[in-house]
Amino acid sequence: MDRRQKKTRKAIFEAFITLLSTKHYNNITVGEIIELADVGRATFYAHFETKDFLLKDLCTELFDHLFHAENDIDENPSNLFHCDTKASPFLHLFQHIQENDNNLAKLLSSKNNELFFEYFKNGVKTLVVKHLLDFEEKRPPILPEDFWVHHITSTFIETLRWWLEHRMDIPSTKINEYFLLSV
Amino acid sequence: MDRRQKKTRKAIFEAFITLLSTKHYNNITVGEIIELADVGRATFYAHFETKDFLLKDLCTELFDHLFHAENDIDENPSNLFHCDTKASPFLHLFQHIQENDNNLAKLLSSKNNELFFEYFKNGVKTLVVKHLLDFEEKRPPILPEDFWVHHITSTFIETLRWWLEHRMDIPSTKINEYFLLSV
DNA sequence: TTTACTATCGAACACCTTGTTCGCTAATAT
DNA sequence: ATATTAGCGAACAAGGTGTTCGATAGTAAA
Repeated sequence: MDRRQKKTRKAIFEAFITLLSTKHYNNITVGEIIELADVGRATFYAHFETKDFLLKDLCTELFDHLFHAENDIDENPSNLFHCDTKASPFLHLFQHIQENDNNLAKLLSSKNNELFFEYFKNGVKTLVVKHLLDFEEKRPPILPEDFWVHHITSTFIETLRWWLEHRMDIPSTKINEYFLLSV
Repeated sequence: MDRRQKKTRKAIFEAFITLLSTKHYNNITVGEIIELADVGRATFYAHFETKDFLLKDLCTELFDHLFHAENDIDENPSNLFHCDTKASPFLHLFQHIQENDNNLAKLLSSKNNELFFEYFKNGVKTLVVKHLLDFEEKRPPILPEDFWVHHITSTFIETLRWWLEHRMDIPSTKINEYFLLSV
């Protein structure tokens, strides 16, 4: 990829993230983005069809990175995280977010958090399905499997939301414990 | 209130609800609303400052009605619902929604459901706080109270969301059971 | 270094949406 | 019957969107 393209793309993403952390998505204009990113209007539209596509591309970049890291760990059985506890991938997610990789914590705490939680949820659900057996002992027999998956996924998401609302001021190990106790 | 005002207000709400059930909120224009409601542009703005205020007013109307009905029941100890089971107010909510009062089920199932869930959540949370003791026996002692409230509230919301996604094709008594088992 | 390519610039453009204004008409309350 | 008030509809300025185009300058490959 052309060095110019990479620079432009990065500048736009960064400007967008900066704006997202202070303003609501709906009130951000393309004009503001290109001014902060310092790129021409035509250049913006050469990279992204619309503001919505910019958001989508940003989410893809953020979450693909996050969940691919997760999968790499899973596929390597010698990894510490994998062997320590059954539910470790969730702890791992909490840790990643706390480290604020790619401004994830910032974005998930912003006024626009719903935008990102929506995308985030899909990745979490996949993870839940993969580790479903770890929760089997807790499952009331009446509950249908897809209800159960939905419940675990949203319990994780909502635990994370609570944690972020409280500025992550308890350790990731503890919030992971809360999560496991809640399910 | 002037009969003309009531008519206009109703026409706008109805047009808005119709549009909301097929299009995304962001893509609905004031032009479309007034065309469908068959009122003048100036009239629209005489009633609502902006489209956002229209949404807010609609939510207030919908949920105030719903949760006031809930409170009336609670304050009347001779009421069936109140006496049958401890967690009955939640069953009552499921029932109200299933009956599609005020198009609630329609709106909560639409592409715009996040908009309404946001408002809805506040009412549910109040209800949870009021009936917190009913869940006390299930609460792991480690969990802080506000975490616990948040957990019960979101479990209800997510149970409802699952139910709506499945077109409410199981009885309200059963979904209420699922909810109580999940917490 | 030279050459061919292509990303960016920036200004101009048509189009759409928003929210306001104003004079006129018609419904309403008392 | 009369004063009041809501609605109409056309026109308007302001501001955002997405496109176009010729000129400029950075880049990759020979």
